[in-house]
Amino acid sequence: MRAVPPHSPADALAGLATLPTRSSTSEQAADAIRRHITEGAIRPGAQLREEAVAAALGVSRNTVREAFRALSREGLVEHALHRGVFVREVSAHDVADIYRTRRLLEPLGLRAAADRPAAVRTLDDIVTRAEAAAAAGDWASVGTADIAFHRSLVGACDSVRVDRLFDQLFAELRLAFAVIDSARALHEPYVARNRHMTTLIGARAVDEACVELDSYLLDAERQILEALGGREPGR
Amino acid sequence: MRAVPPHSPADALAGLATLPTRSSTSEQAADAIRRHITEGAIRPGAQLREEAVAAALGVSRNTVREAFRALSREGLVEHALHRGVFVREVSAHDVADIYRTRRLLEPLGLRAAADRPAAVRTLDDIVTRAEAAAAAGDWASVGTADIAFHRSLVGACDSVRVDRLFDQLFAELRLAFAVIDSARALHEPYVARNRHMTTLIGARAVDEACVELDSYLLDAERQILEALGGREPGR
DNA sequence: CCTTGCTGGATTGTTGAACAATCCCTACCC
DNA sequence: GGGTAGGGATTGTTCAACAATCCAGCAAGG
Repeated sequence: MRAVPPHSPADALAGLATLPTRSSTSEQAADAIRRHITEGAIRPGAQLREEAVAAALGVSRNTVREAFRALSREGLVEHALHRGVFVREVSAHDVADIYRTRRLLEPLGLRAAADRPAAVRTLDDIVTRAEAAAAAGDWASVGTADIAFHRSLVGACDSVRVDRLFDQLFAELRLAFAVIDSARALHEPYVARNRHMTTLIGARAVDEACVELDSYLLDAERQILEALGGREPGR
Repeated sequence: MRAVPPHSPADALAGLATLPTRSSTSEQAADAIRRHITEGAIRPGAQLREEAVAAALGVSRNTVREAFRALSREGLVEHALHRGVFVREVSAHDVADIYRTRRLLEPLGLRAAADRPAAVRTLDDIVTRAEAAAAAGDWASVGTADIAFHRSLVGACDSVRVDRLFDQLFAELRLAFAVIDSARALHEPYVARNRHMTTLIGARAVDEACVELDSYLLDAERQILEALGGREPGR
């Protein structure tokens, strides 16, 4: 962050712009809790007691509270005044809204990506990785690649705010994925569909690709809603 | 949040459904600071010192820190480790990204709104209110109505997540508005354009309305970028 | 003159303990 | 059974302290 000396060429320092963002204890605590949640070690709906978490992490209660506030803003956790924080439960209503949002925004990304060879190449690479992981039976990696694929799609919109929206959206989706037992059943069908979509985009068949994308998202939504089943009738 | 007694008729209690959502001290503190910032009482770039804020609000430092964390997630404030929190400065780059996002999403809302008479009526009402406020010289209300208009537009998408994105986006925009001296110059030109757009939508001339919307957003972006001027050369 | 290194003071980061406020469960009473 | 009064557990908030870090200013050196 030092100012550049006036006579040194600006270009020389252009490369090292990013220094490895140190993080505070509360952020590390948030990271640890976040990992625990996304890996499914804590079930949705479960309560996180401040004192217990503080003891487990070896930090103070105040620090844990700051971490909770961050996670709450990310939507991973819900904060109820005087009752505590609970691992977020995504409802059927949430899933429907998430997929509505995806069906709204991802086509925009698809059309933008179609105009950029670099974007298409990136999509191709990701699908290739997914296919390799699927062949190896590594379904967790397949899931990661699927998310990367769709992130990359909306990334073509070139809007960091839309990117952020999608990051948050996938964080919520990961919570919903936790209710599905088989990672294979969850991710396998979509490798081929992503490949198909990429091929269509590469061939500039944008409208067809959009149709395939919409159908993909409808199917994925239905699968998750079915898995959620009658689990939350009222609310 | 009390449960309704089972034998009392539901209708009798329908009116008082919303009890004034109690909030914690830290949330009230966040509200107070937020108001101060959005009203322009604190300049962008200014530092908020924990102890000073705590003393001013009559709360403890820890509570202020929790409030800061919330405001930081909202994008109103920036947190620099070991340096403190500063009122967010929206850069030209930010403004460009915000308007890119708007030009991407608002057309989706426009097309959705065009299919719904109720949405069109709402837009009409908002514009009418804006015209009245403009006639009265109440430019702050005109600004509020303008935001309401475009919020209502994207609201037709029916996605709470997109709605949330726009709320955050307008919160950032309000920070950018602070650099413009004259509220009149900022908001006046857009009343007529919103009216024009509403008329087009009402007449089902959706494509024309989209063209007008895009032009509106380009002009608004240019105006703000010009006001930002050479204020932030580097970065 | 410009750079470098140091130093002291100010501010943030984190802790631990304390107490008030609130919630929730249980046992009790009618 | 339904309502109600404890009472224990948990959260909300404060306070005081200390460590870690940053920053401005100054002195030394080229």
